[in-house]
Amino acid sequence: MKKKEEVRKTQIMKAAYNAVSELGYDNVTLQHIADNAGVSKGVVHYYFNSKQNILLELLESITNQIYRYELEAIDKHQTAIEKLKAYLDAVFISPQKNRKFYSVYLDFLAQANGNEDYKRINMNFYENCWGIGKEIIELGKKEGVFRQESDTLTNAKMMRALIDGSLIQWLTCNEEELHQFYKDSCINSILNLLQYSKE
Amino acid sequence: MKKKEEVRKTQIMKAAYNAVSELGYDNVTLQHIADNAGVSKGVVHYYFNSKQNILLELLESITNQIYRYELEAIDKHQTAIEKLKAYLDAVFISPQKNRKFYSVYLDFLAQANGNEDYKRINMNFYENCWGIGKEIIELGKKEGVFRQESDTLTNAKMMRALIDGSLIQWLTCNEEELHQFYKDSCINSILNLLQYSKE
Amino acid sequence: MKKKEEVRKTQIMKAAYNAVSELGYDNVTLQHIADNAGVSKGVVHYYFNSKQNILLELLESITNQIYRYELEAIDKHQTAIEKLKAYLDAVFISPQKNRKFYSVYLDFLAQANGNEDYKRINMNFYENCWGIGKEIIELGKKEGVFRQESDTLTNAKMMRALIDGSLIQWLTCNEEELHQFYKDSCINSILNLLQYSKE
Amino acid sequence: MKKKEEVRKTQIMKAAYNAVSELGYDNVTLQHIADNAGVSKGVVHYYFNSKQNILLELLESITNQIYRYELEAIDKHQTAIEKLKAYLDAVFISPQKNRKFYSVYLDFLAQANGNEDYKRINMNFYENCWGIGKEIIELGKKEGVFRQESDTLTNAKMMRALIDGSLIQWLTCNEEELHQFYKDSCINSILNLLQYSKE
DNA sequence: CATGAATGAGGGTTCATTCAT
DNA sequence: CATGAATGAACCCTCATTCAT
Repeated sequence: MKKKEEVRKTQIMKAAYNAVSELGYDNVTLQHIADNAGVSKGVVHYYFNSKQNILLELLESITNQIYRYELEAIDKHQTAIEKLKAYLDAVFISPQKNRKFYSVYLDFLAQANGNEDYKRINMNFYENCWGIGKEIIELGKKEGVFRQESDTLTNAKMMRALIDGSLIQWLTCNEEELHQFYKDSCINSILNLLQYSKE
Repeated sequence: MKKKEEVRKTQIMKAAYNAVSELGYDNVTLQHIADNAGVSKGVVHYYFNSKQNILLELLESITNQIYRYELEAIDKHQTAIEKLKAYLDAVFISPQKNRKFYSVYLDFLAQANGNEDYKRINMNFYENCWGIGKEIIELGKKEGVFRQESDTLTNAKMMRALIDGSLIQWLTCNEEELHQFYKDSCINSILNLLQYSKE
Repeated sequence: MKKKEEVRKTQIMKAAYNAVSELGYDNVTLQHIADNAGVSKGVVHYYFNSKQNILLELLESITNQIYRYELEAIDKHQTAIEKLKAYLDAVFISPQKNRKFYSVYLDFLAQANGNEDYKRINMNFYENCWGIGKEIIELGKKEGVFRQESDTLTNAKMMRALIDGSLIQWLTCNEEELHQFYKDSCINSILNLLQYSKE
Repeated sequence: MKKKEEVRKTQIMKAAYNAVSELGYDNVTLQHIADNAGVSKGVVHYYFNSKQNILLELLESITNQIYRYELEAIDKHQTAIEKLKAYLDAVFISPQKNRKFYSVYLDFLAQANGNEDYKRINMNFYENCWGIGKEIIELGKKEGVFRQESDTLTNAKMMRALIDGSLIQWLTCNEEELHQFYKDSCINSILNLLQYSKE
């Protein structure tokens, strides 16, 4: 693939991300995406062949970007607790970015029930996220700061469930200022889940 | 409202629930709903004025039904722990019913970002759910089985986040047999969240 | 099928016939057909489900109509020669009608190469036409006016080849007044093909 | 015109012939033609200015080639009967080549009704074909093997009608092995048309 | 000369909504 | 009340044509 093609695809992908986040999955049209990218409708087809393809690549692209960002974040720290906090900082990045990502991601989750391609891509994202969770929990166990008897993978899944559930709740509650609240609550709950009793 | 009208609306509502759960929010047409209800397309319009209205009432109807069912479940028990288990039993009612409800509910959550009416209805559902959570947690604190220092509403919100996050995760993982796993994990995690350390 | 539906389909079919004869197979749009029928574009889909269906039914309809007309024509006469002339009268019905039918029919023949449905319908038309030819030739043999030694089906096929070839030639030559010439030449040639030498 | 240009145009013309014979007149795109020729879309436009032009030149080219081939064929023989058989051998050259040529030619005939350029080119082809017929028939008359009283041009036209009608019929009947049957039947019918009675 | 990226008009099709019966 | 025929706007997609590189 040539460089120009790469640039164009990225440009259109970003436009699609903007368009879906603004209009929602089923209201988005190729025209919207094209307008957002500042190109003609034909160009979008030229590079992606179909609307379905754009959306597939969009889901793959944004979940991979999120994952890589989270991965980088935890790699910068050494201890389990620090990594956990860095992870949550990465996840709860900012109200604006969370709103954008989760509104689009929620659309895809809804579509996934009935679309095996979306399911597969999301499954991959889940496994990546669980992987981060496992890494942190295992380290914490080794360090002796997390309980030994709990199942690592199970807790990793619960961690992600809590995170997704929290951000979806936050998104729907429509109050920007609750972002910090959900972030703090999430961290506390996860620590409760994993740590020895602090008493 | 006459009795016949009531009957008709209920019939159409059920048809809409079936149709949306089978086809997904954006693939559903009035024709599908009408077919599923065994009536003509005109009837659907006659009683609901617009497709949007059907879907609005559908969201309201199913969230209220779920809430009432959960409320009844916890009312049958006396202690916090029993109520909590009854609540989770009601929430994780069965793979079939969870699949149906959560696939439709997820569609609505996705739509809610950009539709104030959906947001309002879902907000109401959230508050109802938090109410249940609060009731259980407060009772548990009174009984002395749950930690006193934690914030009740916050924990109620985290409970619901964990539940929704778990069922969404389960839905997308596409493995029916994980239903029990997510239910058990959810209960354990919530207990961890609320109880004194068991050591 | 209700009467009204029948009427509508006929109306649209006629409009499609007009539109294809005027614009040609690949230039015809649903809008043209709808305009010609005086209805909206949606109606055409309502009754035929797809453009392809309209055209399939059109081919079937016009070939069947032509066949029935030809059949009626020869049934009104008793002798082979009279039947043959009636057949040719029916085939060379008028410049206007021949132009219309053959321009549309030629379009379908061209499409048939690569469309099994069209092929099947045309094959049926061919067999009907050969049937007429066979009936006339067999009668002529019985009457003793046509040569005995020739193969009936082969001659029936050649008769139709001559007719189609003539009308296609006439159509392309673009001179209305040659219609009579081709009709006469066709009759003479067919008689030459079938009869004993007149010397 | 430079040599390179000539080569390029021939190359594209052949590609167009292949493409139209495979895909049909209305399904062919410039991309198909370009792909088939192993060049870019731009080249096709550069040498022909428009798609319409390619097709025009294609019709002219293939009809001229067929005509020259038929002409050469009859020039190799001396007597009318021999020339006639050579002509039919040239026309019914092979199932493969006939299928290719007639499927494309039929497409053009269908288009001709409404396109004066195609009509003109085909008219020229007709006149060339009639010329061959006339040459053969006149020779036969001179030789005394064909009937004197018949009109030469008329019979030449009927000959061509029979040939075209036969090959179109053969094409649509979709049975390769009938090729020989139609060839034989055509020769016999033409001889019947032209010769003195054999009794 | 040659490429293929870009355009945008126009196609078939879907479907919520309307309304005559 | 109930039906479903009719409408037409809006969608995705195709492709001849143009033109910068």
